[in-house]
Amino acid sequence: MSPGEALTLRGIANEFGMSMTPAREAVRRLVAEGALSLTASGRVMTPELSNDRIEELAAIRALLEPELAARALPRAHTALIERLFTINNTVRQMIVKKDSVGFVRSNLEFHRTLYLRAQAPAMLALLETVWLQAGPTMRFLYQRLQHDGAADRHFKILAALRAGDEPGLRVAIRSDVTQGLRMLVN
Amino acid sequence: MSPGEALTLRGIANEFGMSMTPAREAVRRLVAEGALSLTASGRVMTPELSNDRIEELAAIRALLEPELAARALPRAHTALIERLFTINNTVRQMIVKKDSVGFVRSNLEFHRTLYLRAQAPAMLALLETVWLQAGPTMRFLYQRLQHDGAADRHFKILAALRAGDEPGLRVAIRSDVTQGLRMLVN
DNA sequence: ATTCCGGGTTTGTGATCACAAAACCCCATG
DNA sequence: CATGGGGTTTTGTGATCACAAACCCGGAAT
Repeated sequence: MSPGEALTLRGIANEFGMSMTPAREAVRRLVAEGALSLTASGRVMTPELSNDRIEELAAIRALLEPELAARALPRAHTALIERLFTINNTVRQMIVKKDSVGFVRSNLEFHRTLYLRAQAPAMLALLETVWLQAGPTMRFLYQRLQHDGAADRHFKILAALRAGDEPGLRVAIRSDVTQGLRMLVN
Repeated sequence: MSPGEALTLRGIANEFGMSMTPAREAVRRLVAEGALSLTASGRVMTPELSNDRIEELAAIRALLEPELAARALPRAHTALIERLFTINNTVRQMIVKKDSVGFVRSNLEFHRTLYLRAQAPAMLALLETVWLQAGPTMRFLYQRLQHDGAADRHFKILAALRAGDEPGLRVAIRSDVTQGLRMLVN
């Protein structure tokens, strides 16, 4: 969905063939997670993020993701690294095809697959709400951008994983996150 | 409320003189924030946190709070420091009176007052969900504990704020957070 | 042309109800 | 005394409705 798009409870209910009640609950949950915003009059829309807010979300990612990666590092066996390599190939295909929604999706899958190994469910849940908040704006802004660096940054991450190099992994993750989002700010 | 305490929608609705509908929405929101947990059958209760989960929440606090404090530092004028000093006096009173719920409340107010100056609403919102998740367990476990160190650690925070010493502030915040929660783990 | 106003329409909110599943309780049985 | 079973009660879910507030759009006045 595009940023700023308005939603109505009855519209959602009809779209999914349900009554208003479950639609309301789902919407309220998404509002609580920050994925949707609520106007003073109770209207629901996807939030339009200011540059400050985007930078803040990027800062949160830059705090949480290196920590999650570092916690995943001792548990990252070759099978996991192999799977990350495969996912990164998908990322590269999306870059070539200029499929921005596919890029966002596979890029997040790359990160999530790594962080799942960290055995830190609360931290990962928090991070997912951050992704959710940035989602629509990222999808919208990525349409006009190049992502050439992403695959290379992921290779650096994989190299640090193979080497068991925690400081290098932290740096690689942090630069992947900040580079990816820094392009978005005007 | 105590950890593991069960709640019913009709009970909440009656308690607040409302219908089930608003109670349901409030509960679902709290579930989304992690403050309440949902059993497979839809039952609602306050979560009982494992030691691992408590340590994870402490780690998140140790990541977010120094960052928020560092961002608040350049904006922390004498009026704010004065107010923090006053709040810390309340914290000390609560320690003397062994009022654990008052301690938790005023301690969080101390931190929140500082972090509000960071102008980082998303980060603060995330942190508040972490506090909310830990809340019932903290209140329960603090009953049997001493908090002698808390006031001193807060003085160190105030000193770093007055000196404009960012590295010192980060260390002081981090040690306050980790010391406070480390006591909880068996 | 712009702005302000007014009425019709849409929308969120809270209440109530029916229903199925889960939980509970009490008693019989080993 | 422990344990399992069956019936009763409690509980969450989804649907529907009434109502008030917000919104939208056309028209009139400046």
